[in-house]
Amino acid sequence: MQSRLLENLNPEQLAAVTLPRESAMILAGAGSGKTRVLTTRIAWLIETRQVNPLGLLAVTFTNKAAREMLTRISAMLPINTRGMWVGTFHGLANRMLRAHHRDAGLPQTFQIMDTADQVAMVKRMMKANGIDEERFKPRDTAWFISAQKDAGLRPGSVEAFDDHTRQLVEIYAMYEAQCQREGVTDFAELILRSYELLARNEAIREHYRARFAHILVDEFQDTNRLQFDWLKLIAGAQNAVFAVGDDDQSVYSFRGAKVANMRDFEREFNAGTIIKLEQNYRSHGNILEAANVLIGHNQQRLGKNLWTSESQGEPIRLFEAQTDFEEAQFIVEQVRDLKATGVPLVEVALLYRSNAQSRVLEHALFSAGLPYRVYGGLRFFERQEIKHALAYLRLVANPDDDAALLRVINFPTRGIGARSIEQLQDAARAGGTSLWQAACSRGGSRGGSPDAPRKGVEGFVLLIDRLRNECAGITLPEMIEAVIERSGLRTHYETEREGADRIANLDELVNAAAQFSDDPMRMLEMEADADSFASQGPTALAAARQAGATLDPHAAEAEADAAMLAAGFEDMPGLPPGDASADIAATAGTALAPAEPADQLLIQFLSHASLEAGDNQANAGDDALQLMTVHAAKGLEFHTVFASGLEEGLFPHENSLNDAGGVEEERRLMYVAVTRARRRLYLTFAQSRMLHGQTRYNVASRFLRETPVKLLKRLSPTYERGGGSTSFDRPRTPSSYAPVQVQQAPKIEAAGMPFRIGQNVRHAKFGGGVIIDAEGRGSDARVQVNFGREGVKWLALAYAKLDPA
DNA sequence: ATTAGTGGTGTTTTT
DNA sequence: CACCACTAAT
Repeated sequence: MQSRLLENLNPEQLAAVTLPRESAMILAGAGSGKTRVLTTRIAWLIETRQVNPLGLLAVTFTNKAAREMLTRISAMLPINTRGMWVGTFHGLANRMLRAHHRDAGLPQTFQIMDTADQVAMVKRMMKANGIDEERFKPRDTAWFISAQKDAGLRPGSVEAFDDHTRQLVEIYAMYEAQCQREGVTDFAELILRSYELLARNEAIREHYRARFAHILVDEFQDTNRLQFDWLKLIAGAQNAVFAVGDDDQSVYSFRGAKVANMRDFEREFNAGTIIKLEQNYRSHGNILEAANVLIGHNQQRLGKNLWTSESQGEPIRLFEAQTDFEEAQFIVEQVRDLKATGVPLVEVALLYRSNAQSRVLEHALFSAGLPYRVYGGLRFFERQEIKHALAYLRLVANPDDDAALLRVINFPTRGIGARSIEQLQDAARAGGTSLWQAACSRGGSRGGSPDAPRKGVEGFVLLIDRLRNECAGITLPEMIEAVIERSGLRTHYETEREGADRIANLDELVNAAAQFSDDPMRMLEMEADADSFASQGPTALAAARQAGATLDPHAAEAEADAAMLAAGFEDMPGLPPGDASADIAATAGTALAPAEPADQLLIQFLSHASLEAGDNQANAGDDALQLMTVHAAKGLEFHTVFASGLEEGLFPHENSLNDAGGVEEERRLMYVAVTRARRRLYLTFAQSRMLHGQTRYNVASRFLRETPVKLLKRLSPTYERGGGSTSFDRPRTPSSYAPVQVQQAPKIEAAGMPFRIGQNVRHAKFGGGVIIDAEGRGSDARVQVNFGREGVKWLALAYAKLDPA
């Protein structure tokens, strides 16, 4: 069948899209149409009846990518994508664990902690066991635990060769036991549990293997060890894994991603084919060449060179500012010009290495009255008022959730202080129960303890009990409404002076829940999953069909979709053999049934809140400048990109210089930044920058020097400084770029000192450097100079021959 | 129980 | 600088 889907694909893309059913690796460079290939392949497989829509599994890393994929599939095929297993590793693992919670050893209502909850839990464990928080920082310990899980290791399997590690493992074990008691998981746990479930339960494993004939993985270079193994397990020997990735864009090794997985893939998945997509459809020639040269400095590469049929386009604009403030001013000016020439601000991105850098930029933009949007701050579901409301909901769903209980037992305050909580914790530990159970028995028959602490706890227990009763039989938005009112959250924030935003957010939460409830896909997903496995028949399809007809507000459309889904797919992989139409009577409702639908919805909503933290700012539709970290920009593209703060120590970040491969990863990150631009690219840096409350003097990033001069156009400040070259112009001895150590604020010094702090100088032996401090005067005058790789040195001006650079 | 004030500490990137 | 944990005072 010659499909319209295949039109306008280049030969490599076409080859990738139409590969036979076998494992393959697609090395897809930036802007080479990776997502298009992935989605077109899915559409092609379905359209040509090689697979049922339910017979494929597509995995991404971000929710955004998953949504994008679903949207594009919907646009290509006249099917509804509901019920399809397209999502993030975490989302799909969660889905699997919900469907098989008993086999996975989890309560049906298990909750997912975010990173903050996780750290708090570790901290509690350490406190309870008298572990020194100085020697074992809760944050680091939580990090350690996640890293072990990402490597697929339970406490028993971690090799510990020193006392410190042994202690960490011990905490890990306690943490794990506590999670189990409370019925909570963390991000890594989702995947590890899912992996173990598949590994141990043959029936379940075979079920999924029989179902997912085609497995497609996006951003394969970001997979960690556990995800790699998870894929291997679910693929088995039969199924085809279509992996798309770009080793040059691997920027998540700090959280366990292994680029080596791309190499190993070929061997461990018996990949027959490797296809390289090297034609770039995004950027003009100069930008692409800069990117190619830059990434060429990396040794560890699979090898790939992007090309474009586009013209060279504009030169890359380089701007050196004296201060971060000046850098921001420059960007403001340029953005104004761009806006005046008609470039929409949403098409302009302002990128930086670390979040802390956004502050100055925001300030300048705000003063200039330019609209902007910052990505990556505090997100919706991470706001404290939202977390409080969710904690109440979690207690309604599962009162044994200690973390939730601790969060709100005294918020709003109801007279339960540290002392009362301690008593509860003692009682819980003694009885081996949850805090909730301890609280209940305390308020109950045993009246041993004095009244004072009891009263508050009793009131709290009453409140939660009442809430739970009230929540039975009402809709999800109503539940949240009830929680906000009954708990006193609304009243509390009404009396707080800065509470208006908080109230608005709480109302927004009710909104979000309403939207979530109205989304029929959620319900269908869940029911289809439970059903398809429970009856070992093709009832997923029946359920989808049945529920689609009854729940979807656009019933006619849904019917058409269901018919489309059903037509001709009976013999395709994706469903265990059987007759789809025969089993329609097994409806979603009857098959699932163990809990109230509204409860199910609540559980789903809470998962949703954990897995998808939500966008951070409301006004998404406006035409605003886009501010984000380079990490956050991965996968996006813009007409114009500003890559700012290109300084040694910042980008590459000083922390990366110690660990092996650190600089190469930073360079890949720079590569990502550069390849986001379609038409225009600005590279900016500042000689001095306010960071952590101190002024630091930096030299230009090595990545700037790795950019060919012929591609660059230098822009000067409007008020040109008197002559003199700058840190960028220093001779290109590769040894002279190293992180800058800590600096002190400039001492405004003395006449007679021929040098200023922040000035660039040359030394015959040490090369170029920046003056970072000075003291004394006249013949005693000394300056401290940062020579990059050569180190930071104090030099007496009377002896050392320093020239202005 | 809550508040204000102090001091110490860190701070890359995030599903 | 900004966030915390802890202390002292109300």
